[in-house]
Amino acid sequence: MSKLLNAYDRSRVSLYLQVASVLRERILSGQWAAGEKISTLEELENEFQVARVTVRQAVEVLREEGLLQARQGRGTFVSAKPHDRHWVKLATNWDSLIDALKDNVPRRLTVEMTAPIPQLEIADGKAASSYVRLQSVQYRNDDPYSSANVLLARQVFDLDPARFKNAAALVTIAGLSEVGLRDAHQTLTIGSADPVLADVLKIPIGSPTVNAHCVVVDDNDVAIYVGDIIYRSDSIKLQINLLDGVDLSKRRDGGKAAAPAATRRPSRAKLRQPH
Amino acid sequence: MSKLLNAYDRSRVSLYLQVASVLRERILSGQWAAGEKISTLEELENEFQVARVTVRQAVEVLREEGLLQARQGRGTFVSAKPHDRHWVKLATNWDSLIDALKDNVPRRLTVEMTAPIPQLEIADGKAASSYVRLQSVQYRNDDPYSSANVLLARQVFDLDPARFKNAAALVTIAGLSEVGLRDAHQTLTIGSADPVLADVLKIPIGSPTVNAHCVVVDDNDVAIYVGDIIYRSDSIKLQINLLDGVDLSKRRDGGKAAAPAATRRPSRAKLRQPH
DNA sequence: CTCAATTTGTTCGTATGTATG
DNA sequence: ACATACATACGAACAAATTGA
Repeated sequence: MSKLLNAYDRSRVSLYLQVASVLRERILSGQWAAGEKISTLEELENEFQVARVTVRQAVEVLREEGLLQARQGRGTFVSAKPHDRHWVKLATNWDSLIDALKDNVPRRLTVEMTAPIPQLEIADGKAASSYVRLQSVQYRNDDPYSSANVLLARQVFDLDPARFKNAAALVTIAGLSEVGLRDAHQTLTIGSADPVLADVLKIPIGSPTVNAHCVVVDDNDVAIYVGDIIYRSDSIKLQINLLDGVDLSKRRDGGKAAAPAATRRPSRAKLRQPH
Repeated sequence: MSKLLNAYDRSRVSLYLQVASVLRERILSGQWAAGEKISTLEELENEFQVARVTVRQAVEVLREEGLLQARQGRGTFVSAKPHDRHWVKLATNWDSLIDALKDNVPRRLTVEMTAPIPQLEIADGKAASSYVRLQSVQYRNDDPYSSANVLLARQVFDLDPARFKNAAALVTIAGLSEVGLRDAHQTLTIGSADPVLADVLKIPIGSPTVNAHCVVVDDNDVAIYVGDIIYRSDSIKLQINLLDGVDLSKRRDGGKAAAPAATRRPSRAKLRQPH
């Protein structure tokens, strides 16, 4: 199995941890159902091309995590699904995002008026003259699932400081009639937890995170909200309806034919009514 | 720093690898700019509360990766940005998805006519009577970035077998006038690479992956396409326009007021014209 | 130019963890 | 369970290169 050896070589992580993470994935993905008897140590030994003791170490790790139960003479079994992972569904459009945040009460909210650093932007809106920094941690059932680090334009913060200090900033923005929106977009990438974040989210250092970089631009082309929200990767799920906003009856044109804009999707710019 | 020790305890990975992953993140995220001198070994030693040799091991890892350059007597420096990571942008709607896939030529495409397993569904469409399994790997500049494992309804496959064997299945479906679509959605989660996948995508076993579960339902409510596409997490970027399909002029109603369906977004069901 | 301060590089001894057969 | 080999981690000391006073 030179393939296997090559793959092992790519990682410096201990063999038994690599084996453990493969077994863990098989359990969490449902490939091995709850209550099911998994392969024998000998089979795993052959599959992964490692010593018997190494497989046992891997099984021991998962036993401590409560995912496996080994019984002498009988075999190793998948424990009854420990806790259906409570997925946080990441919103993919403004309305559902605001709806989802509405009931969310951020904890440990800190506000820095003093040293707001104007963030460098990448061709999405001009920077405001000064920003306020908001930091918070989001919980669900006492379990932290994300950490937010938001730069909010000072001029917007001053519209309702009390509310910005106690509720999700985006919800507050959505409720401000003085603010018109031109653009709001989010970029998701995968990152890795540093010690501070690992401590806040109760995850291992270096474990994967989902990093959302969210920018909201007002109708003056100013980036009024620049947020970096970091989620635990094991509690986040993203659902995307691919056909949202697509006119199916036009489908056979291959998406090339220019249908009237109004029937395809509302044009984004300058839609806001004057007040 | 009991905080730090707690965080270390959560992971069984070698200390020097944990430190290395933190330093790596600081470089890749731009927190430490290219050419910049990073903290001295002594400072890192204090920050991470580890022995000098351990910090050196971490630096050595990043030196081998080409991210750092250490020079005796002077310090340790961030190498000139090695290679702007070529991000693959994940599409978030049907048209852009088809557009993105159009030019994509999957390699190592294998087709299994024989043993197509009807997949269990989760309340999204009925299963077809039989499926064909398509497996492929996607490349960009000779670097693999995703692996696709698709179940395609046999009845759909038979409409144009030759094309399904050589092009992305979704593009082929989009081009088939016989097929009407009722729904297409995608669910993204974070997973971990098993040995087979690690070998295909050239990543370490256990390293994070982005798993896309994509289901396409036709106008008979049959799931004609059930795809699992697994991406390398370090080459994937997801951009979401939050205001797509949102009528900004109605924003102040809090998204509750029912605007006429046509102005908000096309209703999804039964949009297909008869043929 | 020398000296001292700074910073990376190397080595030793010891203890524990990992992996094999 | 054992014997063996190698990796990891610590603390401490020392060596070598660089810099600026």
